[in-house]
Amino acid sequence: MSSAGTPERADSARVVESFGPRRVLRPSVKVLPEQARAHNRSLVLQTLYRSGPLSRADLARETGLTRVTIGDLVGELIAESLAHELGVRIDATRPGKPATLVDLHRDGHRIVGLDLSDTDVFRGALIDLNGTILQRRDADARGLTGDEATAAVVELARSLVELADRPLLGIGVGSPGIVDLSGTVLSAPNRGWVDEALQARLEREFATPVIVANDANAAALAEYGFGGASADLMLITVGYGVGAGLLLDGTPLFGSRFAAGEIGHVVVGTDGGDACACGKRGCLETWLAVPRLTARLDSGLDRETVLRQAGERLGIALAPIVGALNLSEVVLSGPPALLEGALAAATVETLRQRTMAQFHGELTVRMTSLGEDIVMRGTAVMVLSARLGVS
Amino acid sequence: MSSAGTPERADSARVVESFGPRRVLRPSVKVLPEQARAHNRSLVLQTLYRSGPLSRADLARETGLTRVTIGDLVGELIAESLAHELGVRIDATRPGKPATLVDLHRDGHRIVGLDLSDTDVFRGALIDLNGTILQRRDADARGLTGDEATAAVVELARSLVELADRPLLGIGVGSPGIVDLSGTVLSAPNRGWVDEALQARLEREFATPVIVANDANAAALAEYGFGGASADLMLITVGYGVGAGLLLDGTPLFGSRFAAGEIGHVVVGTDGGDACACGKRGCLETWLAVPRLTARLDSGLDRETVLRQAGERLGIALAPIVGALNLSEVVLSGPPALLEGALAAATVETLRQRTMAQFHGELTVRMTSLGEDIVMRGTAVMVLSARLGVS
DNA sequence: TTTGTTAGTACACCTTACGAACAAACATTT
DNA sequence: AAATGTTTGTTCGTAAGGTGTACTAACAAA
Repeated sequence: MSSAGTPERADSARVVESFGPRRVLRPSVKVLPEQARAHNRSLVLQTLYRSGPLSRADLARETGLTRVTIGDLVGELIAESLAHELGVRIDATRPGKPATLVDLHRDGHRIVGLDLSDTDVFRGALIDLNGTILQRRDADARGLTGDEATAAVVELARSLVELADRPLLGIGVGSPGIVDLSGTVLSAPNRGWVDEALQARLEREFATPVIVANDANAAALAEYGFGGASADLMLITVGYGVGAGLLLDGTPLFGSRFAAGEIGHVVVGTDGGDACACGKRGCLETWLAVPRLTARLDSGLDRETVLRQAGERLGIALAPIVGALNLSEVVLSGPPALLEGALAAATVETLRQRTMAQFHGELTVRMTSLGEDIVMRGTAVMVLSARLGVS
Repeated sequence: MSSAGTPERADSARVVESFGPRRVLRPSVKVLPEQARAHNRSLVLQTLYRSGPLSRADLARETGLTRVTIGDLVGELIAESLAHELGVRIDATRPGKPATLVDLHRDGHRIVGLDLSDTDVFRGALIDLNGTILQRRDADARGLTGDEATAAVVELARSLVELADRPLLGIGVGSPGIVDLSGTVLSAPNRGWVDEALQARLEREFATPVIVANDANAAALAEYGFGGASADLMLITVGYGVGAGLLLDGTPLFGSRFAAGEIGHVVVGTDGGDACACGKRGCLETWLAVPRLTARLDSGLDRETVLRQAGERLGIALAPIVGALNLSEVVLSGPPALLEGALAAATVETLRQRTMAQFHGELTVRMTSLGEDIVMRGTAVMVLSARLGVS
């Protein structure tokens, strides 16, 4: 190692994302037995989370691990009160020793989820491990920017943390704007945030795991985790602006600058369009954002025509994406009165007309089933994933 | 077991470690020590591949593993003749026992790569571990379909396998059409292939690891592995048809039906266009495919105008994709005389006009530097990744 | 009561990686 | 020339993880 780098420097115990000139194979990180154990532990947690109460033998069959190992891991989880025994199974049809059921301690922990996507209000909720919202708290957010906005977020979080009657699994936050992997809001124009280290701030404040992510990504995770969506999914959020969250093989896509999903200011079509605040003409937002839609509807234009046109434009914008990613599911989130019906129908119709239909036999475009809670429940998924998921 | 006192304490202590990665709950597979070993073994292979000859101590520093473990792993690799010692390092400036350098046995193995993307010819090459093409063999492919085409592929592979003077690491094939993860060509209209199990066939024939993948995906891997491209990349292939290969974080994207990248028949723009063989009007192929371009140029239209228009249309089609995925690099593969210059310039210009430029400050659109060998060298990357890479 | 099945655990064993210690081989200093 | 210090690579014993085998407990069916 004479030419490149000094050997002594490499005392750091792991290989970080070092950019070699020719990275055919991706340098990874060493794996120790300890991490293998953590992986298997997560596997047990996930299996319990998905498949409800199970016996240790069930877990062994499901995971492929032996009953011995499962017994050990379950013991560890019970000792940490992440899991607990429910007593013997009453299903007495089978011979043999009756199984003692084990389950996640679903009522033993709470999650705090915050949704900062609305212009006027910060929404928060206390959520259990099933994603059920137990309590809600809102905070007025009109006009809040910079430190003021941050302070309001902290206070809203505090009110919910104090409400929690069980140990907190973590705090999840869905924020508008560009959010990097460390939970720093790189840019959120509406709040005047630039490089706002929201996750670090909340972690310091509450000494609890915190995950801050983009609101549309959180929504996509909610649709996957609680909405029954598939693992390849594009979720379109329509509100004051237009955004998207992309899930590929169950993993959120972030993009090279963490700006994946920012499709609001992509120009749609080749026939002009209205002027946009960004300076261009015909951005997707000029066709689809709620203020634009309501303005058009209020101006007396035919409702059906306006909504169909918006749906068509969405379809035009999505067609290359759906084609390139071979997506089979697009979910819309926003005011149902606007999105449902004509708009969604026009979108799917346009998509079919502009892509190779045979690759998308099951292409669906539908409204979310999670309503206004989608982002908050998505943040719960993020916390669950970070605390229980596989690394 | 938790030797850390109360459950609550152990709980929050574990938090920090299991934190960071963002992956949704996804049933995974158990990890045994054996697989951890395989992972670390791959880590050593990758480090050697990237950083040339290294001593065992270098490897230990680089990977974070101990010299002991590295010694063991290297011994294993040498026993399999995947690696070999090069003698002591001549760099005598440092004190201490001189290091014995170890490197991949780069000249100890061969890869056979096949490129089936051309209409008229099947291209093949014998490739070494550095991706250098040692020998070439072509086969006439005009009009070949079905079993005939398959037989020609097998024979081309055989001629190259027989040429190999070293043990074969594997055979890589880049095929047009839709290819699933098992290397079955689900659909390749030009060859009349439907559910053609090409990979299985070749594996049976040569008793060697074989990887069959889509040609555009292979090309994208080549650009990443040998062309100096970043890990987030879209590679556009322009030829008889138009296709794309997507690399996200270094991993090829396949899509829900393995049809990711099939953008040739996405309709571009909202102002009509020529009729396409697929039945629609204004597909990307009608603007960009080589036969269409040459026809237009031959018809006496202004060369600059024709190429600029094609580039604009490509930009229009790519804008939503680049925006949604936050891509920073687009690479073109095809006839340089057509793609370089006006066409590429118009593409990048259009992209900047139709997306949010600030998210793509470094957005580049360029020709591949690998020329006609791009697919074959990409198949070498696939083989290298499968044989040496992390699973 | 006997037989067969299922659940969960105890124990020995294998694999993996680590830390400590050491010899070999060199440069530098005394 | 000898002593000192540095670096390399190996040997040895140890800790952690998981498995396989064998065991007990608890039940149903004959």
